[in-house]
Amino acid sequence: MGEVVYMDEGDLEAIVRGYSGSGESSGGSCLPFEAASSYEPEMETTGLDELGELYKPFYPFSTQTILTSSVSVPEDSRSFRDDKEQRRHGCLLSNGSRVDHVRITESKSKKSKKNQQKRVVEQVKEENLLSDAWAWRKYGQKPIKGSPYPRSYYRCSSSKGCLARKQVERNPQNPEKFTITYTNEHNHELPTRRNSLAGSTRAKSSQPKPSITKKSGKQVVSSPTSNPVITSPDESSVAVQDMGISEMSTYQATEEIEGMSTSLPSDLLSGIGNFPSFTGDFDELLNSQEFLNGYLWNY
DNA sequence: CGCCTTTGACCAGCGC
DNA sequence: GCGCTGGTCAAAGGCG
Repeated sequence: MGEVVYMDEGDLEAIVRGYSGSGESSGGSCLPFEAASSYEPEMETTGLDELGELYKPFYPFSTQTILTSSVSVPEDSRSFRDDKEQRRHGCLLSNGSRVDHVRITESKSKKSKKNQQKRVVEQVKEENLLSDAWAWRKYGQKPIKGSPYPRSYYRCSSSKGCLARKQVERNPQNPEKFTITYTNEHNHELPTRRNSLAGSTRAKSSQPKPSITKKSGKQVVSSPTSNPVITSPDESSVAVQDMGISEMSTYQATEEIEGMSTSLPSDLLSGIGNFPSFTGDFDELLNSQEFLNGYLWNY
């Protein structure tokens, strides 16, 4: 079962340590957290609301969830973009603990963008991306500064008036995992049927590589959607190295659905273990969600 | 036909 | 005020 973390700000640091630390140790090296310092959604903090209960049943598989209340939290990752203080602490201690990314900055906590809503931040492995029972429609994708991977934006497609949003992004520190951020609540029941796969644009093997270009001052990404290249799995060891202990437990749990993975489309599995060459298009994974959901619904 | 993804454009918040 | 950035819109086209 997924691990859902409820916490308030006072518990943040402890949880951060517990979450990212005490796992396998990779020594006391200080990682080049240039990117991480500006990008570590799973460290967003705190709070609890009914969303936790709302989503919990739909994540039967192991997950790491951090529920957030946007009220007292700098919900925008940009808030830390230039935070040298955080960057300075972006190190792995010799015991494997990572003490950076403690995202409490009082001066910025009052900041509010328009989307100051309840948020649920969840860490899931690739396999578990499929375990979302809601129907989502992608409405955007953006490259995120400091992250090699783009962020995808989804809205609930089950109900027209539903304000539920979902952001999915690959964790640059651990490409095997994804950070899913839910915003707003569903104002309807779980759909009894998932939407069809109609229109889902499938990966085209001839897709160009991702390239970020500047266009009239705006950063634009040429989405390289899908790059179903299965490379050598040796990279997985790299990902595991950064895996915290809680993630390890997650890892163990996810193996339970290994059998399900075998029935997943090959392009779904292709993203695993090819971090450096896999340039961050996990959309196919999300598309494949439909597949698994069908599986779950029939289960 | 309906729903989907893709993707460039647009908009608003924030820091300088 | 300007530029950067993240979030959203909407047109185009694909799929069942």
